Amino acid sequence: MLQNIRIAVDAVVFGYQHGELYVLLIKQKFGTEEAYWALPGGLVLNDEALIDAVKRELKEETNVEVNYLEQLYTFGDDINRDSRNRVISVAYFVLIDSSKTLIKADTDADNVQWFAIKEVPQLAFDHKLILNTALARLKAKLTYQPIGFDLLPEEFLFSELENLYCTILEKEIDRRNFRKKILSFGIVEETDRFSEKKGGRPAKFFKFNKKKYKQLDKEGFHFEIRFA
Amino acid sequence: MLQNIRIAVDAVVFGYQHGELYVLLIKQKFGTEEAYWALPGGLVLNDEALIDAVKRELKEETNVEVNYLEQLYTFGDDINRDSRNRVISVAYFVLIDSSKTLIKADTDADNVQWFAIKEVPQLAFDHKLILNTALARLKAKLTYQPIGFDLLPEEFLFSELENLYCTILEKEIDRRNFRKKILSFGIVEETDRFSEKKGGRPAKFFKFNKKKYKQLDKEGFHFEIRFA
DNA sequence: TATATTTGTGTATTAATTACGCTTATAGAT
DNA sequence: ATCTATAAGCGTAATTAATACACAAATATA
Repeated sequence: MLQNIRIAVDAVVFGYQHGELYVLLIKQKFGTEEAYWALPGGLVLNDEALIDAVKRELKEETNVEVNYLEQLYTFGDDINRDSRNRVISVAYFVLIDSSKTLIKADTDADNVQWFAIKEVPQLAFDHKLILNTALARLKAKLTYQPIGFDLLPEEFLFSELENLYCTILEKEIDRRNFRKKILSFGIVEETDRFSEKKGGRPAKFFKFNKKKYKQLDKEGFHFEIRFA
Repeated sequence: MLQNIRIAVDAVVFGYQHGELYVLLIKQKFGTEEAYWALPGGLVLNDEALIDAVKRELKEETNVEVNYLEQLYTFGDDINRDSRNRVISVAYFVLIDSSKTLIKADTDADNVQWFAIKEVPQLAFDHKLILNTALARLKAKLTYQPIGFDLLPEEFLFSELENLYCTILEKEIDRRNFRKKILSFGIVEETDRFSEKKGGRPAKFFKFNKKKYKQLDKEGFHFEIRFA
C-alpha cells in the first residue's frame, strides 16, 4: 500500500511589545466550518526544502521579517491531528522584532493578528500543543542562549531587556545583578543614544554584539541567565 | 500538483561499552548497488504514529531494548537526500544499556552491528549528518540532563560513570570533584554490592534514582556537569 | 611482607552569586 | 526656582559554589 501522508510546516512566531509576549496567528478558513485561528503554515512543495517552505508561508501569509528561526519539533504522533487527511507538521520556532515588522500590508489584516500569549483563542488542529511546545522552548532557551535580543529592537534599554526576561520567565529579577551579569559577558555594548521617555532619568540604549557572541561561543563561553 | 514526498523515521542508537561510545548500524541493501551501512529506520505506515514507527523499526531490525528515546531533528532540507524519491526523515535519538541488549538473535547478525564512534564507515544517504547531529545532542545533553545513566547498567561504578563523561565529552575531569558533585545532587545511591574486579580496592556499585530526579526536577532543580 | 593498583575521602583557595540602598537625571507641579 | 515623583545607574559585603590538590584504604599478586 502506497504511503499517503502529507507534510506541512507551521511556524510559531513570537514577538514582544509593551511588556508583553505575543504570538502571530492567522485566520484559517476551511470548508464551510467555523473559522479558527491557527499558526501560519501550509503544505510543503515537492521540490522545496522544509526551511524554504516555512519562509515562503511566512512571507505569503504574514510578511514578517525574521530575526531567529529554528526547527522546533515534528508533530506526527496523533494520526488525526488534521481531520481531513493524515498530515505531519514540522513546526518552526521564530522570533521577530515586532517593532519593525508591519504585518501584511498586502493581505487583509483581519486575517493576521498578534495575540498576547495569555489571550490566545482556541486554535485549529493541535496548534495549541505546538504553541505550548514553542513556549517551553522559548523559556528554556532564554536562559542559555542570547535569543532575548531577537525579540527586541536593535537598540534597546536595559529595563526592556530585564522586563522581557521577567515577563517570559514569570520571575522576579534583581535589577542590579541582572545588569551586572549581562554586562560581564561583554556581548552588549552601550550606544550614545538616550531614551526620550519622560518622567525619570534618561536611559542609555544598548545593543547586542552578535559577532562578539559568536566568537566567544566558539571559544567555549556559555551564556547563562538563571535566577533563584 | 499532488504532494509526492515520503516520510521515514531513522534512529541513532548509542551504546557504551569497554570505555567506548558505539552506534548501531544496519547493512542497507538497495537494488544491485553496493551495500552501505545505515541508521536503522524506514518508511512510516499510513496509520502509524511516528514514535511507533521508530519503535517498530528498531524492534524489527535490531531488537534493542530502549532506555531513552527522543525526537532528534527532521531532515528535509536536502531535496535529494535519497536519490530514489524525495524522502523526509524524522530522526530519533536513542540510548540503550548495551550490556543487557543482545542484538538480533532472529535476523542474521551480519546485518546489524555496533561501531565504535571513531570507526564508523561511510554511511548511506545523509546518515553521517544525522549521526553528527545526534552526537552533538548527546554531548550537549550529557551536561544538563542525567542521560549518562541510560547508557550504563542499572548498577554501575563511579569510575564507569566518570569514564563515560570523559570519553564522550573528550575532556579530563577531576575524579574527586566529579564524585562530590554527582553525590551532592542526591540522585545517585550506593548499593551494597561491590565490584569483583581484581587488582585494586573493590568499588561500590551505585544506582541512579530516577524517581528522585524527576521529583527534584519538578521542584526546579537543575542537573549540570560542566568542566573547565 | 612488599608492591602495584584502584577506590575513597578532606580542605584551603578562588571565583561566582546573592542581597541590599543610596545617588543622579529628568519631567511636571507649585 | 523649588519641590516632588519617577526611573536609571552604581558598589560592596556576605554567602555559596567551584576548583585545585595529596594521601590513606583495600585488594591481588609477586
